[in-house]
Amino acid sequence: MTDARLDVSRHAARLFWEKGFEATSGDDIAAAAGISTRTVWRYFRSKEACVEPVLKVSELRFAALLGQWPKSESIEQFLGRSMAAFAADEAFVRDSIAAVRILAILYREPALRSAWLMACDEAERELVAIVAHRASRPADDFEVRLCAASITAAMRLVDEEISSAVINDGARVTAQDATSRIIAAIRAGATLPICDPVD
Amino acid sequence: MTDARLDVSRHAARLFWEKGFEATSGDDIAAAAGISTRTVWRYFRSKEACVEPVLKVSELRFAALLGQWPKSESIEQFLGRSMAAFAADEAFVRDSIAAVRILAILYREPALRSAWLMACDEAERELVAIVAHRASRPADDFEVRLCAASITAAMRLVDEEISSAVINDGARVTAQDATSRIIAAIRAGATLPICDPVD
DNA sequence: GCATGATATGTCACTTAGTGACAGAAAATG
DNA sequence: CATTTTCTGTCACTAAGTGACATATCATGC
Repeated sequence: MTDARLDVSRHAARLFWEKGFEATSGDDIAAAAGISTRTVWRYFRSKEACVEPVLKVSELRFAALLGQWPKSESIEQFLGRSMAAFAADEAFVRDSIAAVRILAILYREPALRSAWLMACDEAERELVAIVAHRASRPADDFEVRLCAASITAAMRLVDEEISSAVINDGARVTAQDATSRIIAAIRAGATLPICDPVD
Repeated sequence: MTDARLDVSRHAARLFWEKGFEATSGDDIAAAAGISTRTVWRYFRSKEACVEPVLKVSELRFAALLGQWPKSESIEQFLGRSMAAFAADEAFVRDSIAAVRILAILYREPALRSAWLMACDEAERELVAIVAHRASRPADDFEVRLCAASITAAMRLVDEEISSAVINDGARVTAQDATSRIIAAIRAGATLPICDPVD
């Protein structure tokens, strides 16, 4: 059972990247995805929202990975052993490239920036549960929500920075490099002591 | 010299609050503001963006206040003595109420949420310079940008929480209460040691 | 297998968000 | 005051997004 919305979102992301946001119409997206225009607007509340699933899916997959983070391990231990297999996943890499391309053009497409911020906002909600579990605190605790928000903000900065460097400046970033920067960001952003073994 | 865009934004915010986002048209906003519809779309790239100035102005005024924060004072000292006068400003209070009302209906108006996130994103950029100055670091330093992002995220949470409590749950929040929660949020969110006297 | 209700999609007419082009008003500059 | 630039209104237009209804798809019970 494939996610039809995500599939359409992939086509939209590709078109936005190839032709630009303004130059891509709802009809274009529908034609590329092989569905009617009406269905595009049933799936998404606006044109910019068409890219949200692609932007979200990487964040959510990463959140799902963090959901398996054992309390007995530090962030370095856990990501150090699990990140390689995670980044080797075919679908993950393809969606990541699509997302990176969108992030790289945010500076000239304010509508896409709002879609990105919405995706981060949803990712933040996912992280709250993980932080709550790891900090052994309730999910509605302010400190927990703040920690999730700070970590999300840190990852947002890293994502934007790496994307722009790779796409706009032609930089080369290895998987190890990206992983270590993500780890550093999580550590720097965490306002609760969840990065080292807990309990 | 009054800001025409901000004036229109105030009318839009009032209409969104009174009638809801969907039920308010661009024509309605133009009529309320006493300008042509064409000018509305010259001012704002989308209907949801109409509220951005109102959402931003409180954040930016607060950022301007923080810009006067002497390095010799802690956050408690500085805001303790300057917040009362700040909150007594007529225009500030009026815009704050408008902003609070928008924040209180974010949960059912996704379009307005994206406008709010965009406003926070711009406020974050303002904060970067202040944090850089206080931390005696360059503004493009990752730690500086992260600290600004975390503080912004913390203030976003507090703003949303207080707004929803006041409007949706009928809670009563005094200026002192709000100030102390903002201070606590800044302290909790700051990932660099900028809250105590520096230098 | 088939009837049946629920959900998903397409078609088409329609409303409203948003733009382009040009003309006149307002405001800055000399 | 003359001029240039910037701002705004009018109007025709494109494209985003919705409502209503018909058809298709799919699950469930028999």
